[in-house]
Amino acid sequence: MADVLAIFGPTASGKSAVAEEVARLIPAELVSADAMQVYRGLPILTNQSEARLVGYLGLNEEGSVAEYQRLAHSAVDEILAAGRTPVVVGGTGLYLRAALADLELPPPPAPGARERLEGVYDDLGPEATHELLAERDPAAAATVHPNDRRRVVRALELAESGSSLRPGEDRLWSGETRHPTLIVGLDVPAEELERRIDQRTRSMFERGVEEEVHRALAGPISPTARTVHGLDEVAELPREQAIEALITQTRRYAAYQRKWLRRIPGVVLVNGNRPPAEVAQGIVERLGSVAG
RNA sequence: GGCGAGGUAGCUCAGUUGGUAGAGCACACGGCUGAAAACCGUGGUGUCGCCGGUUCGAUCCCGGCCCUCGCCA
Repeated sequence: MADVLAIFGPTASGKSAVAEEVARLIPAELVSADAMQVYRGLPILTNQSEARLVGYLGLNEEGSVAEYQRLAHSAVDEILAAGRTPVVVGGTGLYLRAALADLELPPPPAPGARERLEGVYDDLGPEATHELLAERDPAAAATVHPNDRRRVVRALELAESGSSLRPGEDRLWSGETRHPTLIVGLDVPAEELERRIDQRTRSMFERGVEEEVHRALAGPISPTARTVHGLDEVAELPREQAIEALITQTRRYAAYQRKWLRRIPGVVLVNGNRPPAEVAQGIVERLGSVAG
């Protein structure tokens, strides 16, 4: 008997609808595992639905997996303590793993370290900076490509603070979870997914994304929130072009999510090309029979 | 109808002083441990509009045709 249910799937695979149906069948509460739905202010563009850990950050704030992990663990434990089933639902693979497992996330950079080391990277160039990293933390250097500015800089930050980019054991892919968990992956045929993405994107415009985006861009916005797909396109392009650009980006992201779908440890693939209530019924039956 | 510009990858376009071609985006695959809708790696997927000519060899030069865009009628 699994205590926790997790539902993962690409954009428009029907995760939320299925999760809501599950909550209708058993005493449950939804917890979001989505890095962009944590932001308040873009409910249409980020496709927010009702769940815990949705919209807890302002657009001007930086997201953090570590912070999300703390919040997610306490939400899950709280729901369990209340005698209900936590349903972790979302499309960000890293966040899903963070919610379910104890990832040992290394500390944040010391004040000013990131800017300084980014300067070093830009001055020395990729190869020389990577060699520098190889001297200070050979293990980290071996796992990072010189061109990956973001990770080379991060690894140097950690080396300076006496930590490492790759400490201890690999829990991201280990399959270890904090509680007995059933992880369901919603699998939908590519053509059907594309159809749903087209439809969903068009409906965003009917529901007023344009106004939403203009309002969001009028205020301060963090680099991470800035990466939400479609912000620039919706703000700058004629409507038809914006729709097309957004559809392309979303399809691309869905392909990326499909990679996670296959790689999440212990995932049970379920055909998502059926009515949500039917899918939910099957999941609930399986939930009772999973060994803890 | 006349004049001009152009037809090269799924898209936008570069290029070859004649030796069967390459960028960005898209696409496929892979990586990822306080940014993950992020970041990085690998892969070219092609009747170079069609037909003929010149040439050892034409996507490139020449002729004809078709199509697109613009200006003028």
